[in-house]
Amino acid sequence: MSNSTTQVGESSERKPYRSHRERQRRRILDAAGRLFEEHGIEGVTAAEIVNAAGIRASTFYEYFSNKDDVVWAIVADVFEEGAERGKRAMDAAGTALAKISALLEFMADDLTHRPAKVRFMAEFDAMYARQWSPERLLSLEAQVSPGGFGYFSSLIREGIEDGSLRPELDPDLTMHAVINAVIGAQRRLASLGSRVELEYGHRIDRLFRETIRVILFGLRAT
Amino acid sequence: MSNSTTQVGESSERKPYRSHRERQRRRILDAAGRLFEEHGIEGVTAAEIVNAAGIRASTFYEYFSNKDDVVWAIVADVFEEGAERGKRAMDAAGTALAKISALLEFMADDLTHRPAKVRFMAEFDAMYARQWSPERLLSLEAQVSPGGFGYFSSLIREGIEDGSLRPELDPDLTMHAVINAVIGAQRRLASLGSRVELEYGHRIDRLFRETIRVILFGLRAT
Amino acid sequence: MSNSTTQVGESSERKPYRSHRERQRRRILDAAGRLFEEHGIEGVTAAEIVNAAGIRASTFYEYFSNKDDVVWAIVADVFEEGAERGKRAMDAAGTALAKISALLEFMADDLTHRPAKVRFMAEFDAMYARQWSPERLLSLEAQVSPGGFGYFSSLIREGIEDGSLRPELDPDLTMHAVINAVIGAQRRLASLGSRVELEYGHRIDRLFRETIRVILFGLRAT
Amino acid sequence: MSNSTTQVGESSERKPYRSHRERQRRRILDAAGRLFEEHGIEGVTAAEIVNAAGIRASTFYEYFSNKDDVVWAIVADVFEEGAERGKRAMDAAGTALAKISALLEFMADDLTHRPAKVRFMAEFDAMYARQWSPERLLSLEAQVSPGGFGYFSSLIREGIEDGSLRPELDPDLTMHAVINAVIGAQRRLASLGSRVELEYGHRIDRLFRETIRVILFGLRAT
DNA sequence: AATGAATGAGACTTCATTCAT
DNA sequence: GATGAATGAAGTCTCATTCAT
Repeated sequence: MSNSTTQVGESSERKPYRSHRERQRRRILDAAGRLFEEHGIEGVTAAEIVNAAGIRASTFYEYFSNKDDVVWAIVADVFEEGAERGKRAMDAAGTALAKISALLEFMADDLTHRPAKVRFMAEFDAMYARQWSPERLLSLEAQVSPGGFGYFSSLIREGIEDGSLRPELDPDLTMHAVINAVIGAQRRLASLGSRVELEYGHRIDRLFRETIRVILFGLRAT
Repeated sequence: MSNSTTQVGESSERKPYRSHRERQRRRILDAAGRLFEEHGIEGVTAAEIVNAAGIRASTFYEYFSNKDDVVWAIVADVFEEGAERGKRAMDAAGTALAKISALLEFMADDLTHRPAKVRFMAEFDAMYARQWSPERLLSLEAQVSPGGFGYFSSLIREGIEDGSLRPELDPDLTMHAVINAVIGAQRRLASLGSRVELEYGHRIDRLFRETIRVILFGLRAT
Repeated sequence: MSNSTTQVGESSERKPYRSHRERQRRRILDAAGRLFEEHGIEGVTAAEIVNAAGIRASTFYEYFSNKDDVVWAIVADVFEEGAERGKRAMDAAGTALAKISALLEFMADDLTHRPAKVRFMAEFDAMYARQWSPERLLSLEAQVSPGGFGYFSSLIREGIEDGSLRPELDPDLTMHAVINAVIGAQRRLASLGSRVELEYGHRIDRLFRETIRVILFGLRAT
Repeated sequence: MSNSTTQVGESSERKPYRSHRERQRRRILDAAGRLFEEHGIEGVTAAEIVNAAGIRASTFYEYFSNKDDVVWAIVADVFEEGAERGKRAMDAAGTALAKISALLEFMADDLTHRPAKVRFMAEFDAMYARQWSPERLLSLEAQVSPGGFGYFSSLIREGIEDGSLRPELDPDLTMHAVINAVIGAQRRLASLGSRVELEYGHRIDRLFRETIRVILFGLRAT
């Protein structure tokens, strides 16, 4: 898996490509990413990726052993980048509530600005649920919650202490529950939203922000 | 086509299978349902459904025109049944908050007792998001929210009036947001949960109930 | 085969249907005829005929043993009717040349007024060429040339004698050659014509009439 | 797609097969051609072509996307070759009448020496009449009439001027009408002829030559 | 490092037809 | 005389993947 993560630095100018190999790899990933967002993961064949990348099928297999492999590599990128940005958003905030709020806000931004990516993640979630080795999943999930699960527990504790969070919350449970719900809501909207947004206008963003509002109400100390 | 529409009578109690045709249809649906739950929708081929149903491939196509057709028929069943039970749960409750609480509780029950069905719905959601005609989706979704979307708006209004819900809530938005989030959370847990529940024990239920608790905190008037 | 020919009288009012059986038979033939003209013979399945006729597949097989059977029955009708009208056209004419001219004119009329039928015959011709028993074909062809092939020979002889036809013609060959060419030309135009007539306007009729003109020039004594 | 376009070089002499790919392609085409001539186009399945070519089904689809694709490729070959030989035959002749005569003679030769090919074209004509895009047909037809349709018009004009053709002819119509009739006659004989030639001996050729004779009588100035 | 070529393994459907009631 | 139901038998096509060069 570590081989699937290629550097996606903060500067748009990535370090000069280390090797031809790496450049080719990125080419394939980019082509695949675009196709996945447009046609869905299941809607894209290896042959199409190969075409879009401008290489030959046999060459593809020099870089990846699977379409799945490609999917995982892209997911890893998304996680990595998300973790980084999420962490930064939280670090800037003061109270625990503010941190949580910042995290959720960040997810709303993602839904607004990169819905295709979120949709991709939604498909990944459901589709791969059966094929994943839990380890592979967990190790990736761990990246999005900096400091691991423990961090979330202490965040709630911190919030209860600093008076920003409701004392009834369960430090070991709440944050996981919230994260799961928010991701679930976000991805569901991304998946289905594009289908109904014509009829509901800009509702998708608004629905998600309303979701956040309710949850923050639920967390905030009275 | 007419194949794909399941009997949705006005009385919830279907008369015992009227005809041979109906019985066969149910046989296929049951076989397919079992397979979908076990191997995932994508993991099942038409040929496997055919085998499991103990018929010949050509017979299958006398009843359904597609694997998709079968999937939709099952989804319709799930929706129908869910709508019915959800409605009954809500009717028994008093205040708007109690109604909402009953609805969410009902979803928790579903997750607990029929996780495979929920997982199925999760896969359906994400996988079919791109292939659906929004109409087909909407017409089904409409069944789950008795009285249509309007009901949700008035539910919030009712709750604000009877003092059980927070006055800051937005009648036109909140309930949709909550439903979406809860469904998203539920299905996400069902999808991923089966993979990690060995490691976390009974957590899935607990996580979901914690989600509900937070959301109800967020809705309840202080 | 004689069972395939149902009466198509000159009066639109056919004798009162002799039996239910005959009425059903005609229903199937009519439905099939319409479909063949619209979609081509190969483009129509037995199931479609069955639907269009408003009966059940199994009923169909009570009347015909085949789609082919239906095709032959329709062809027989077309032949019969064509023979009758052709004969009448020729009888009205005086010289042998006038008779031939009348026959060709009659074919031009057919192309103009019933192109779909001609197209049908064209498809039949080519498609069935390999499956026919020559006998079946010959016995049908015999109907269109009243008096059989011998009639054509004597027609040419008659024309040479009455001075209306070129003396160089070969009585045993010419008329068959002409008939074949004219039918070939007519059916080819009917088949391909609909495809190009948008670009060439009303050319199909004109092309066919020009064909006739040249052939009559070729037959007429100088 | 690019598969379906046969090499149509400017030189009639194709260089010996350049690549393996080209050789394989030709192998499939040859196998298919043989089968089509023997069993008719409709009577041959893709699987049979595959077998006859000694390859695997999946390999077949690397070269052609369809059975239809194969048919078109063969038709293109036939057209190409026919156009070439027809042109050469006409070039050798002097007067316009001689040119036309040479062209028709060439078609008689084709019927005599390659009846199976003509039969194939007959089936193609009728069978595909409904499925063709007119463009595809026209672009092929254009090849057989060197210089395009315009050439035919000027041929008639030339003949009227050089005194070899009847002045009553219509330059814009006659030649098209004649070509259509002759092709129609030729293909009809090829289709039906094989069925009756046992009974009529060498009649097919003779019938066709008689057709030509009559038509040339009709064109020739008196 | 790249690729041309081949292919195994299936999946999905269609359709004509039979037969018991 | 009508038909509901079932099905045998093909046929078409896709796709991921391998392997020799």
